[in-house]
Amino acid sequence: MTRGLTSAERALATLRDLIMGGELAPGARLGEVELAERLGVSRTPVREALSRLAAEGLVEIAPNRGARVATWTVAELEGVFDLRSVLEPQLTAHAVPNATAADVDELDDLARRMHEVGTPGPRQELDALVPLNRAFHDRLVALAAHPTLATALAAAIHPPIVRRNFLTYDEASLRRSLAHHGEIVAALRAGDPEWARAVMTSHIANARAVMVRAARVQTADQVAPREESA
Amino acid sequence: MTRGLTSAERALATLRDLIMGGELAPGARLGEVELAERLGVSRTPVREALSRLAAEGLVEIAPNRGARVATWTVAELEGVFDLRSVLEPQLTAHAVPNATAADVDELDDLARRMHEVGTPGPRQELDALVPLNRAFHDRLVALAAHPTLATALAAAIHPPIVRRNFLTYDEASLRRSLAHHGEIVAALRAGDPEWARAVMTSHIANARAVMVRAARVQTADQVAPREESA
DNA sequence: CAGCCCTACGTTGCATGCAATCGTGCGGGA
DNA sequence: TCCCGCACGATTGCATGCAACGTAGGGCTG
Repeated sequence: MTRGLTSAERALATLRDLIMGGELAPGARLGEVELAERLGVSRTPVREALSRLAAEGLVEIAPNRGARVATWTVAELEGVFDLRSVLEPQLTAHAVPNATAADVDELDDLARRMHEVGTPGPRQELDALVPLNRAFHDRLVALAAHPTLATALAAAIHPPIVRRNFLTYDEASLRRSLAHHGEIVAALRAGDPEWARAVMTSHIANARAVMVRAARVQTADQVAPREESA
Repeated sequence: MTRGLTSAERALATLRDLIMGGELAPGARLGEVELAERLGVSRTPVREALSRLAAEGLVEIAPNRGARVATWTVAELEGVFDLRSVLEPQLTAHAVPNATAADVDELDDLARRMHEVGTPGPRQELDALVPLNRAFHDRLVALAAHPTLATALAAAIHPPIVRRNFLTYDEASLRRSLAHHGEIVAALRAGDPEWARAVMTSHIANARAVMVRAARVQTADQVAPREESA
């Protein structure tokens, strides 16, 4: 359907998208039969997909008690940012020598567009920021050409966290974040890996502060473990 | 058998041990029926275990073509050490404030025993070094009390690499490595996370140099993709 | 004689069926 | 009234069977 791959692969990709896209909220129960019907396959590939997602940390499986979308405490969220705070700067530093002028121009373009739609004012469209931000960071990861680091980072990020909290930036933090993107472009253009590493470290620290604060207030209305959000 | 867990869990643990223990050499073919008979279960839990091991990076699965124990190039090995070079120092720094005097004493004991059996001379027993080293590092990981970092590190380490190359230290590198352990204990006792972080960074860099060199020479006699070694 | 196709085997991928386990609601006893 | 025990329903865990894919070998054709 989606591609010529196996059913298990499609189930894996679909479930990942559903979780990362927020359609399956953290804590939502993942019944095998329900998912199998929803995806039009049998329980076997669903089980395999759930298993792999559990290995990735996106779902939690309790033996004989089924799977749920993974939840996390504030402490775990801080742990994730702790991890990012060492991985992403390292990745960024690796990207510097690999970036061509064209690459830098593309990143520059992304940074400028994020600045446009992100700056507070009449033209602000925070929703447009999410895909641009993702594109920017993905581009950096690709430039680093470092599969091991990239895999570790992908496993760590737990995209739902990022996604759910991305719109909670206060104005000052958002301005800092936008400025960081521009500065990373500058560091790339200058070919200075240590500069790039330092900016990315700041970038993550800034995001960490925002998201931990947002998670703290969110835990209040997460008392009832709702089933689904879609 | 092993425990009261599910068959899939046992298959997973068993396969992991077989791979990490070196009984299944990198590149060895992993037929589902063969493994199922060997483990006394059906193909289903074996498939699940293989899937999860693939997610962990220990095996590689080609669709419709089966699974093999993961192999790696020298570049990937360098990538792994790149990852460790940021993760393990961070973990060590986190361990510092959590270490009680008793913890430090235990680590000190391990470091001293490693020094005894590792120092070149009549009493040298390099084989005894492997479990001691592992105990030392595991203890540090536990002290860090940082599940996210610990998971990322465990996923990165690819123990077969470490295991296969551990006995290839030249004398100078080995002396440095043993000294690092003692110095980490000193940093813990002093309660200085930056000191501990710095020593661990050196420790990984030293190991990296040894293992990359060892891997380079090993690739020579790895031309023939042997099936199994046990 | 070389190259290609086609067939047959082995393996993986998936669906289905059955047994075991867990959660839950009800009834009996203290 | 409250608590413990029990049986029912629902769900997971695993085994088996069948279909699809990949691979290797032999025969045919140019």
